[in-house]
Amino acid sequence: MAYVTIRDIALRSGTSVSTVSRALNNTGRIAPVTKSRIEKAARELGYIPDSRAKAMRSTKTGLAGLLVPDIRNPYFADLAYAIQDTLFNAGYCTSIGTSSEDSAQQDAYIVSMLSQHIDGMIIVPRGGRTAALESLVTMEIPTVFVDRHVSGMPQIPVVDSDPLPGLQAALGDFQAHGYKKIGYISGPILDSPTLQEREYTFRTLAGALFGEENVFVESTSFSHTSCLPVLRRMRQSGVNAFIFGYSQDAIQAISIFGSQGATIGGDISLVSFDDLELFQLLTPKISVVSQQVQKIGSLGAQIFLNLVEGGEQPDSQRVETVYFPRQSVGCAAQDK
Amino acid sequence: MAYVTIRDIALRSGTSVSTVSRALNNTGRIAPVTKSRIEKAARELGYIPDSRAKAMRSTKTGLAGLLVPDIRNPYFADLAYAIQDTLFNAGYCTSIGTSSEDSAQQDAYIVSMLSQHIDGMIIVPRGGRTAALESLVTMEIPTVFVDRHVSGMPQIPVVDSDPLPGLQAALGDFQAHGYKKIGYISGPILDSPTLQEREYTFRTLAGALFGEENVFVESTSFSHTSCLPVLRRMRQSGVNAFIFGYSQDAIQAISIFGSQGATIGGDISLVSFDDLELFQLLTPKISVVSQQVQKIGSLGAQIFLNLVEGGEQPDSQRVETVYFPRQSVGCAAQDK
DNA sequence: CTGAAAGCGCTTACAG
DNA sequence: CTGAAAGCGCTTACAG
Repeated sequence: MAYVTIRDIALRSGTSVSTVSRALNNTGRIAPVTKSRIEKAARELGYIPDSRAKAMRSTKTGLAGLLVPDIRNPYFADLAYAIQDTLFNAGYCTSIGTSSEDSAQQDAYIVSMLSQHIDGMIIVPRGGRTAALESLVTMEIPTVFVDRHVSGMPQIPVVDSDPLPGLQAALGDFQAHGYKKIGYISGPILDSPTLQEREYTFRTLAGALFGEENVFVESTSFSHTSCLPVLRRMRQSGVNAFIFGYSQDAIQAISIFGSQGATIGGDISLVSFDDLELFQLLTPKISVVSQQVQKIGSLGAQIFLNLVEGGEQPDSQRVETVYFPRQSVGCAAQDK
Repeated sequence: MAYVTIRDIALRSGTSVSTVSRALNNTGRIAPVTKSRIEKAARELGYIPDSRAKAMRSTKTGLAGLLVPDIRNPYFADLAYAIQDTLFNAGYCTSIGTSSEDSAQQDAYIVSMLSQHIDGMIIVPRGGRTAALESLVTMEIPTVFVDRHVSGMPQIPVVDSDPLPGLQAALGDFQAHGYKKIGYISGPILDSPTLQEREYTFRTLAGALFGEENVFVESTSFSHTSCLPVLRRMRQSGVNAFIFGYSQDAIQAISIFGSQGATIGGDISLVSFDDLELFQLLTPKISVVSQQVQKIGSLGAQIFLNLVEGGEQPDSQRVETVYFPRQSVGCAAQDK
C-alpha cells in the first residue's frame, strides 16, 4: 500500500507536517507561496488524506451508518438511494447494512458501525427496543429512525408517513365505485408500530364510512404463502375490495389472483401501499397509497445532518401519504 | 460521546493498557485470572473497540467498498445483498456507493473510500479506465470487478456471466416455436463491454441459426423512451420475436406492448436477460436468461476475501447464464 | 507565518 | 506474565 502522508508532502515541499496540515485545511495563517507550493506537492504525490487518522483527532469520521431491513425490497432500495444521495452531497459516506428483519443482526450491525465511530445512524428499525438501540441513546450517538419507529424510544426523532390522507382518498374511491365491503390485509404487524398504525387508521376510517360490520381486517406474516388463506376467507365473506398495508403482500395477492383467473379491476379491486415501479407496469396498473419515499429519505437525511452538525434535537416529521387512483379499482359488480 | 477505551478497562481492572490489549486479542501470554478480570471489566463497561485506531496500526480496517451503478435497479440490489451478506459473515462491513452510471461520481466514491482505507473494493464499473480506477492498481488495493469488466485493465479479476449457454437455449426455444426472424435489443452498449459481448454472442449464434438476413440488432440509450422507435422499426420489418440484453429495456417494452394492445406470448414473443422477481409476477410470466446474480455476488465476495486475506491474485471467473422458459414465448402466428 | 510537541486509541517489540 | 515506550497519520495549542 503506497499511501502518501502529510510527512511525504512536508518533505517534498520543504516544510513541516503542521504547516502542511494548516495549508491543506485552510486553517490559521499561511504564506500564499507556501500554501501553493504545498498544494502542488500534494497534487503531484496524489495525496489522499487518511480519514481515520483525521477522525481520531476531530471526533468526526464523515461516515453515516444506514440500516434497512432488506435492500432487495424496492421500497427500501428507493429509500436508501435517496438517503445516500443526500448524504454524499453533504460530504458523507454511507455504510449500508441489512438487518434481514432480524433484531440480532440489527444489533450486530449497530455495534460494528459504532466501532467505526460513525458520526451517526439512520435506521429503519425492526421490532422493539434492543440493547444496541439503547446504547445509541446512552452514548448520545446522533440517530434518526426512518419509515418506522420503536415504541418506548421517544428520544429519537422519526420521519415516517401519515397514513390518513392516502387511506381516506382510497376509501373514497372504493365508495365512489359502489363497494360496500372492504378488506384490509395489514401485513406482518407484530413488530411494526407503523403497520399497526396503518391498520388502526384504516379501522377508524373504514368503520365510519362503511360500518363496522362491513370492514374485514387480517394480518399476515413474513412467509411467502401467508396471504392465500386470508384472501380465501375474505372472499368467502363477500369481500371484493382490498387494501394492502404491506406491498409485498399485494404482490403475492396479485399473483394469486392471476393464477385463480380473477380479473383485477373487474371481479375484484385492490389498492396497495407503496408506489413501486412494478405497480405501474402491471396490467391493469395498480392504484396505490404512496408514502413519497423520496421525500421521506431526503427529510431523514436532512434531520441526520442537523443532528450531526447543528447538534440540536430536531422534531420528528410526518410526510403525508397520497393516493394515486389507477385501473385496479373498477366498478363493483353485484356487491351486496 | 462516552466511548470506553482500553485505558478505562486498565484502570478498572488494575492492569495496564498493553495487558488489556493482549487479553482482549488473545495474543501473548497472560495469566488466566488477569484475563478473566479484564474481560469482566470490558463487559461491564460495554467496551467497543475503536476500529479506526486498530486499523492505524494493523493496516486492516475490516471495511469493504462496494460500488454499483444504481441500487434501485433490482438486479444490482440482489447483487449487493449477496455480496454484503457474504462479507458480513466474514467479518467485513460493506460501504455501498452508487455511481449513478456516471464516471465522475464513480471516481469520487473511490477516492472517498480510499480515504477510509478500505481493505479492498468490489466494483461494478461503468465506462472505461479512469484516474481513480488506475490508482487502485498502482496502489495495489485489492479490487474485483463484478458483472462488468473494463477493457484495458487485465490486472483486475472479474466475475461476470457467460452469455452463451442462456442465449443458445433461448434461441432454440424461439426456433422450436416456429419463429424465423429474431430481433435483439442490446441496451446502452456504449459503455458496457458486457452488453457488447452479449450482442456479439447473439449475432454469432442467431446468424448461424436463422441466417444473417433474419437477424435484427439495435441498441438503445439510458433514456426512458429510447425503446419505442426501435420496436416500431423492428415490427415493421416483420419481427415478432425479441430478446432484450438489458432488462430495463424489456420492462419498458412490456409496458409499450401493453399500451398498444399487443399480446405477449401471442402476437409477439420475448425473452429478457436477468431473472427479476417482477418477470414472474407479470401475466404472462416472462421467459428469461438468468445470470445467476446470487452466484456472481457470492463468488465476487469470495474472490475479494481471497485477495485481501490470501494475497494471491485469483483468476477471473465466469458464471454460466441459464435459460428459464416461461409463457412469454408462444407459437409464431404467420411468420413469413 | 512556521515548526516542535503532545495526544487521539490502539498494538507491538522490548525490558523486566 | 506484565508494564513502559514508541509509533500509526493527523490536528491543535504553544512557542518562536
